[in-house]
This record gives sequence, structure tokens and C-alpha cells, in this order.
Amino acid sequence: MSRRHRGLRHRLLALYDAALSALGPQHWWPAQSPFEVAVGAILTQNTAWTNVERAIANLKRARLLSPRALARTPLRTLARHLRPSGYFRVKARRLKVFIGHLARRHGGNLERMLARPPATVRAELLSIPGIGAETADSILLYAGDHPIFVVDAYTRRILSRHRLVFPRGSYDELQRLFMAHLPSDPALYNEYHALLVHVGKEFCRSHPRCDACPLKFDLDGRRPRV
DNA sequence: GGCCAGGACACCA
DNA sequence: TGGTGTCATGGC
Repeated sequence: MSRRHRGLRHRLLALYDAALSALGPQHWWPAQSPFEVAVGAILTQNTAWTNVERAIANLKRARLLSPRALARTPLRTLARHLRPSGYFRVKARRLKVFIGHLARRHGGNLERMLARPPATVRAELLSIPGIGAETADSILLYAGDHPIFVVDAYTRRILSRHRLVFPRGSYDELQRLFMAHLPSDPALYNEYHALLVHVGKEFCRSHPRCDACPLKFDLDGRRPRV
């Protein structure tokens, strides 16, 4: 293992430890089943989670939160329930495409779909229109418990401010940074991503509260560039 | 009233 | 490969 490799691992773990000790475990994903995770992953695309919660509550109230129920629900009806989550027409289509794929290829059983090597599942998820890298990886990690790191806008913002990646680093580059330097551990990836989202939401938004950010310094005493 | 949110995709150069 | 527009609601 090279000096550079050990250095990056140390800094990544230092950020993780700082966030965890300041914020505590995040208990992600906030859902009651793997299928609910997958639905939430699609609905939260570029959308505040509070809005997704309303849409999921609508689906539950209407007893639509299952592959079979969603399959027999007209697109317009589904879209109406999804309205609070924004992009509701797009997301209704994407959910329909997803459960259609699930029904045809896996008998409507998400667990069966996920119970294969993660690289296989990932390629299949990415082949479904409306499921990009972050959505696929969220499903793999939080619904399938696979050791796949989820990268999002907060991950890029925080990591580039800490000079661990270039601001324009690709999704795959950021993901490789974590997966090549950290143990292949679903529990660690789960908590790490959730903590980055918490830090991003609370300390990196339009009125940054960088002075209060638990990652203001990592364990090496390095300061982020804001 | 403007900006932003736990993206994906089509289109273009 | 990289930049831009589109999709839309709700909180601050």
C-alpha cells in the first residue's frame, strides 16, 4: 500500500470520524422496506426529502406502495399522488418503467433482483431509463446492502472543498476515491453518505455556516476551501 | 420573489 | 466529453 493511498484513507476516515462524533448515527435509509427505498430513491432526484415524504405518505395512504399496486395504477393517478415531490409527471413515468422492468425480469420481486453480484445489478439498474448512477447506487446500498458508495452533489461539494477531488471530478472518480481507499463495508458506506448529506444540508447551503461545520477541520488540522 | 433541493436525460457543438 | 435546458413542488 503506497504512502498516498494511506494518506487518502486517513483523511477520508478523519472526515468520517469528525462527522460521526459531531452528528451521531443517521439511521439511513428512512424507509420500511427495500421497495420503499427504491421508490424514494427515484422520487428524491433533485428534490428535498421533505417533499418526497409527502408523496410516499400519499402512496401509503392509497395502499399503492407495492410493485403490484403501482403496476395497476393509471399513470395519471400515480402522478397525482406524486405531485408534492415535484417533477411528478417524469417521476410517475420513471416509477412505471422501473416496476415494469421488475415485473418482467424478476417477477416483481426487488429482493430477488438485488440478490446477485452488485456489478451485475448495477449494470441492469443503469439500463433502466430514469435510473442514473446515484439512484442505482442508492438502491444497491440502502435496499440491497451492497458495498457500493453513493455519490451526490453534497459529496462533490464537501470533498472538493477539502481538496480531496477536483470540483469537476466525475461521478465514477469520486466513487472510486471512497471505494479504493476505504474498507468494502456496507455499514460504513451507509453511514458515511448519510453524514455527508447531513453536513451538506445543514452547513453548506446558500448561507453557509462553515464556522459551525463539524468538518471545519479534519484530524490533520487542514481547513477546507469554501 | 428568488434560490435551492439526497438527478436524469435529450440535445448540441 | 462537456455545457445547457427541461422537468415542478415546497421551504426559507
